[in-house]
Amino acid sequence: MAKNIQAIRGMNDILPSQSPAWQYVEGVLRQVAAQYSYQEIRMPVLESTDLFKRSIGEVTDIVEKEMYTFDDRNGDSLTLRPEGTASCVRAGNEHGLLYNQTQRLWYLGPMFRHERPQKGRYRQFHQFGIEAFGMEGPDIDAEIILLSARLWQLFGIADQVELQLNSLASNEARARYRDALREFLRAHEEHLDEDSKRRLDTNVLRVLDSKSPETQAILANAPSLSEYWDDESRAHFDGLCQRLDAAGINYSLNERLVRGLDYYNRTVFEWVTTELGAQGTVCAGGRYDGLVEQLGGKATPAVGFAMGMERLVLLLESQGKIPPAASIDVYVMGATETGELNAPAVAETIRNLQPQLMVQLHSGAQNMKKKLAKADKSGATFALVVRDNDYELKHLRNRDAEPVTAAAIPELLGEMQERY
RNA sequence: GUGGCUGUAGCUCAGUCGGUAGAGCCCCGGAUUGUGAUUCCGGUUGUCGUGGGUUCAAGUCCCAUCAGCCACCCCA
Repeated sequence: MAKNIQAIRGMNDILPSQSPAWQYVEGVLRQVAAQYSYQEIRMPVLESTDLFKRSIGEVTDIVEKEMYTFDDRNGDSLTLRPEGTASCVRAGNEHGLLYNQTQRLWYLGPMFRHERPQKGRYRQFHQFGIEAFGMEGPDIDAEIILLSARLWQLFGIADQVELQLNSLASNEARARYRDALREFLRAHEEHLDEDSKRRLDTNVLRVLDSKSPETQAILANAPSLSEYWDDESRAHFDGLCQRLDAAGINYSLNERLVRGLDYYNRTVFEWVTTELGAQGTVCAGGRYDGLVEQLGGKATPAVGFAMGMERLVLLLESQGKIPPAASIDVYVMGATETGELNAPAVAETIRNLQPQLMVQLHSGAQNMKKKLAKADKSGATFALVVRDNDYELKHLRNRDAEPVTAAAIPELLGEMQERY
């Protein structure tokens, strides 16, 4: 026997038993995106490595150690996308979608990061993303947050997620704060955890969400980002809060929320849950007003978020919010030699007349007992038994129901899709 | 990348002190000769994750490795 080949670590098969859940989730996402007049964009899974280095940031963990990067046959360095925003901006610039116009876009697809897998974190994972371009006011920030809030509502998990908000302000204000924070932390450097010491030089803001109790104790007296907000960013943030208040959206200000990608400015937000262990962020995003220009386009304000599909599905499963999969309506079998010959044609006739019904044709030569047992186990609501010159429709979920003979079947098939 | 725990049949799991691999479910056949419950009878499950080592003998002990889970880290 050949040696077993397994799936690559951290990359999962979505099996037939799970695909209905994914289809349900994807259907709701598509429907809501359309409801808000967002259009789908599909980007390649492979991009030039430089795209991610220039957008996400050279010294971020994603770029430094988590990307699947390799040389193409001609020597170009290519990377499996670790996120969607950079690709989306690249595509928008490349096709003139962002020039002097507004754009509301969404995408859905696999992303790749080489991390140690655990619950809610995989090396190939799927993100649903929303990106809005060319709009600088807080109204569009509010719009995409309201869109995400509607999703929780529709999925029935609004009580399991909490919105956290912050503003990273302008690049200049953030730079001033970064200096102040670094100066403050230098004075306590010896008491910081190792990771935070390293970040003093590379990415001071990330020290803010360190989980080390000692570091958090030090941070209690640190200068806060909001003290360094510039007036315009403050007004933007206030404008967003007012709109969320008016729409009845609850949120909490989290000044420690800084996000891991370099391109964010002003509004940042996360929807978090306590139901998924260590990977509690199910949706996160913010403003990235400088990225379009940074990637070669005309300066264009932008805001967006990404949602982790695996985490969303896990959350829905943990809350029992996945609707049951559709079941077979009619299981068709022949009961005589002629009946077996005619059964496929009969099944086709049902599919022609009632396209909504799920019809499964029995396969294999077995006695009636076996066929009906198969029909029963298939989960079908009805079994249609085809004989030489007539049919019989048996209700498999209600043994007391009288079998329906040939004459009444057409009408009954018509009623079926409404009743069952 | 670091640490802890775990890998036995398709699934859920047992396997004592190292002594020829087990149960339930599922599946297949029969009792019932062409009508799905239940019951009863019979049957197939396997590189014990993989590769080495110790031993007369390894599912069991040791080492390595792969994978999964949980946490760190990171992030959606």
